[in-house]
Amino acid sequence: MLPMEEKLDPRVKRTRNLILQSFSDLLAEKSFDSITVLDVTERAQINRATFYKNHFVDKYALLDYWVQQGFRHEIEAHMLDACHYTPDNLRILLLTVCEFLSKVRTDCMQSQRQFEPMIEKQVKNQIYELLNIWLGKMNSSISTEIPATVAAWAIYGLASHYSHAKKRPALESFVEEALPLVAVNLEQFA
Amino acid sequence: MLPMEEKLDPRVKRTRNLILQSFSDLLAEKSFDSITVLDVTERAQINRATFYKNHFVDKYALLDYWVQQGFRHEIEAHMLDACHYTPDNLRILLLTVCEFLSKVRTDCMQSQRQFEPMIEKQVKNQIYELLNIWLGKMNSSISTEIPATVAAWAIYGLASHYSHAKKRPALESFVEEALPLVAVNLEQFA
DNA sequence: ATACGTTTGTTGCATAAGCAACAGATGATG
DNA sequence: CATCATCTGTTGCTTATGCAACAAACGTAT
Repeated sequence: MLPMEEKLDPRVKRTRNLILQSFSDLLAEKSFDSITVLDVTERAQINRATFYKNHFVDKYALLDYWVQQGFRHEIEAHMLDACHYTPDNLRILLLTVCEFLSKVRTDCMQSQRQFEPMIEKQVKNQIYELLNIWLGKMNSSISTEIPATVAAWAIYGLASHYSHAKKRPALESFVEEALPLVAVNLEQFA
Repeated sequence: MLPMEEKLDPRVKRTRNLILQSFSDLLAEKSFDSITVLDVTERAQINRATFYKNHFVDKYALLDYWVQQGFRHEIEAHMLDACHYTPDNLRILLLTVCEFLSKVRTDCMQSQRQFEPMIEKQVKNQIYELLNIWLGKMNSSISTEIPATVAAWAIYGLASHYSHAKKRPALESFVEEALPLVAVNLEQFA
């Protein structure tokens, strides 16, 4: 999907994973605001200078990367990359986004209301890219941008709605109910 | 105890730990002979050249280091470093050595008969160094070398005997029975 | 106000780690 | 015997990481 940084230097991969793990652990313990770069690097057992020199301009860039990688990981875990559009894959995608937003909400100490725009931007964009690839594979002559945009916004909106709900309904039934409204815009590709 | 390489470069510590973990996993899967350096470095996600350049001359040096670190880890886990001679600490020490040899025997695929001399050398030496420190702290005027030597050999011998037994007796009772024979040589320090 | 500690970014230099390539040893296969 | 593949060590060069030090920004307390 998105241009994967797969052929990264092994040292870079290793260091970033250490930082991500450290950051995840810290987010489970305290608020983003109270986390310092030194906190992250100490727990990750890497040098603070390395954090800045080769990886992130500041801790907000790390937060960005954390969301991006976290969502990407879920997509890959469900094998949604490297497949194409089917109603069932769309169902899994909606399910995955709902679970991801819910998980972020429960895994982090402090409410991250301030970061919602950033999360939305990262996640919605990845949904869009993924749908574009899915629809492109259907080698239909129809342009994919409009349907992909509509579906991406709708999916993110539904997941956001779900994850914010006071008393969340059963995820399965929520998805069953909402899915047709998204699918209707994509059926021309099926 | 033994001159700890504690102030090692963090990169070295990290790399060695990755190698050790990889090696442990592999030993649980196949025999030492069938393990190649490439196996170890690939699983550890480090470069084969790095293995040789900065760490080990060959895979036998790794095996050496593996035993040494493994035993040292157990000693530290039982907080036997940084304490002094008491009959109870001696009991814990004997227990620890028995458990360690048994664990090595069960964690590795192939029987490691060929490596027993190396294991014996590493472990017995660490026992000796530890006892020397223990007895030295008792600021008695008595020389520690002879008693430490006798006890180190006896302890290793007992643990080796225990770990080789066809049907191992209960560890606790074995230790209770054997301990006095070792303690008698050290009681002058108590 | 002022001093103090903490955090943030940044820099220059030293060193570990990655990579590609190589020669030699070994072992299996024809 | 020859060939092929694999594994072993080693080398020169590049790049990432560690470290110490610094100036600036910030909050806190006296």
